[in-house]
Amino acid sequence: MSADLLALVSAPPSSGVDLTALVGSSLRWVGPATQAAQRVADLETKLSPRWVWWSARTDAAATVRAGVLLRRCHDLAEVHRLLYGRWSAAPEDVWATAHGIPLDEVAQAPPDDLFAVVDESPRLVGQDGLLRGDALSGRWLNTPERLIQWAEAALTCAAHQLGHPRSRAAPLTFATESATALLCLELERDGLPIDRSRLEALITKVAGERPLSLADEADRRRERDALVLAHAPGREGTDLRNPAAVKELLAGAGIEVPDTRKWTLEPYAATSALVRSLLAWRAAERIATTYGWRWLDTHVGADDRLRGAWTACDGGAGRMTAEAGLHNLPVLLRPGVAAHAGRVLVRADLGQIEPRILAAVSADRAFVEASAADDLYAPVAARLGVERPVAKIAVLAAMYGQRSGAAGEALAGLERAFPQAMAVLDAAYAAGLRGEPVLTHGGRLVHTRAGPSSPVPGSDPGVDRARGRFARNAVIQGAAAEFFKAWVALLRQRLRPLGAEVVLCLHDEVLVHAPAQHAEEVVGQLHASLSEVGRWWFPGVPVRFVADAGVLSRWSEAKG
DNA sequence: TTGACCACGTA
DNA sequence: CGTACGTGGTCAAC
Repeated sequence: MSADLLALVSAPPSSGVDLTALVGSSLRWVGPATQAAQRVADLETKLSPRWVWWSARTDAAATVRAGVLLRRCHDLAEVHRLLYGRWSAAPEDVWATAHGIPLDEVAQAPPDDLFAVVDESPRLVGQDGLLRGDALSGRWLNTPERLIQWAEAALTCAAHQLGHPRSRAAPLTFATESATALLCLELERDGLPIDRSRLEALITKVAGERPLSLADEADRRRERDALVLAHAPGREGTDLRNPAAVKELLAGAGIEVPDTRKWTLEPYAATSALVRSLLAWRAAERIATTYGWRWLDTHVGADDRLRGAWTACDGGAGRMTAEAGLHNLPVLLRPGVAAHAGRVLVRADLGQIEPRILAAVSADRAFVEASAADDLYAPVAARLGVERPVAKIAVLAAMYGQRSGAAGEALAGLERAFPQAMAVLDAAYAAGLRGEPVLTHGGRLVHTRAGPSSPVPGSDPGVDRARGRFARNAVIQGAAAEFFKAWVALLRQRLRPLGAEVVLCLHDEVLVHAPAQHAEEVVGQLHASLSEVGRWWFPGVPVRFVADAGVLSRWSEAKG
């Protein structure tokens, strides 16, 4: 396997040089980025290597920009995050852990300013065995020889990571997390296709016409406010954006509430015109401020694509994150997300993914059997002798720790019927109580204690229980995230020959922008990839995974 | 200017 | 006393 490793590393912008190095067992090449992209494309075709880089963002961006699709990669930063449960994954950190040096001994990288002292020694590794901190932040990395050293260091780290015990326990995770980081760059490059005029119409409907000036914008704002304040005679000066002032306003109208949240106020909407107008104001204000004209101008390009920064994993259980509202676009605006001419959106989401993941990671025989059904809760309900809604609440309560509602007696039934599945959740909860980290199925280390300065386990029962809930959730949500990423990573490869791209990942949902004539093939590939990944990810555990897929012209057409 | 809190959108 | 994320508002402390 290691014979296939090929390093691809680039000099950082601060180095002032345009150099990229390609280094493998029988290759040492350094050149400018444009030439590198061509070489990389050739090597990908001829050798299909596993590309090694410090991180996709620092080393593979030019390749992605050139439109070259790389299939297999090893992203040192993502694997570092996975193995050690830390967000920070700079080369110095990666190097230290790969050489068994505690992370506390890694000095903070010096600030990248003009006054930084540049050590001109030719060595990359210091006397202390640490990678020199200024290699990336300073200008040191500015000659072909040094870039070769940089690439060799990456290969050394990759070998160490691949030799980690958890690499053998979950061989697919490294590849998946790495491919996801690359996919993140592709998502940023391609963007989410939108129908500009439709999006503009939707924003206009809620927030009003595009303001022509700052004064105009302020007028619009006052007009929106006036609609609410008209219901509050004598209190027209209330600042609706200040929750304390709103609370006072409501009290003046005889409505005493602990806070002014939507769900707190909703019961009063039926009887109070003030509350009704306030809630409507909030909805409009949300669009006007967060998803209004400024948002459109900032994040939607001239090519009618919505773009934001993506990350392959968050700081917790490992879900993908996205900025620019890509992960929390209000349903109201979804008609504005639409395929471009000659194309369609193919949408798919994983059905009941979290209980199915619980079945898979626990290998609980009865629970795995239940996953054979299109609706997993039906056989669970039958086995427990309860109605389906009760069974559903009980399963969700077991996974998330919710105690409200009538899940109590059904929970006891779950313990009897699916002891192995419940044991997985209980073990995670117990680890969290003790402040210990947990491992996801894919081998991600998830810390339950923020750091040495956070409360000692046992000192605060509330904190302990919160850590327990977090841990119980992390083993499910984390494994689901890994599985989703594995699905999309495979899809990403299969879609390329069809001229289709993944344009949105939303935890358990994926949107593909595809040529219309290939729509059905994409749908077939969504299902085929899913069952393949299920077999790879959980060998010998015949859990059934299901996806609901559809061909749409607008995102809003989804059954949801 | 920064960090805390509120509030709310998504899964 | 489900969990998690990103965003934009206000306020109090600098």
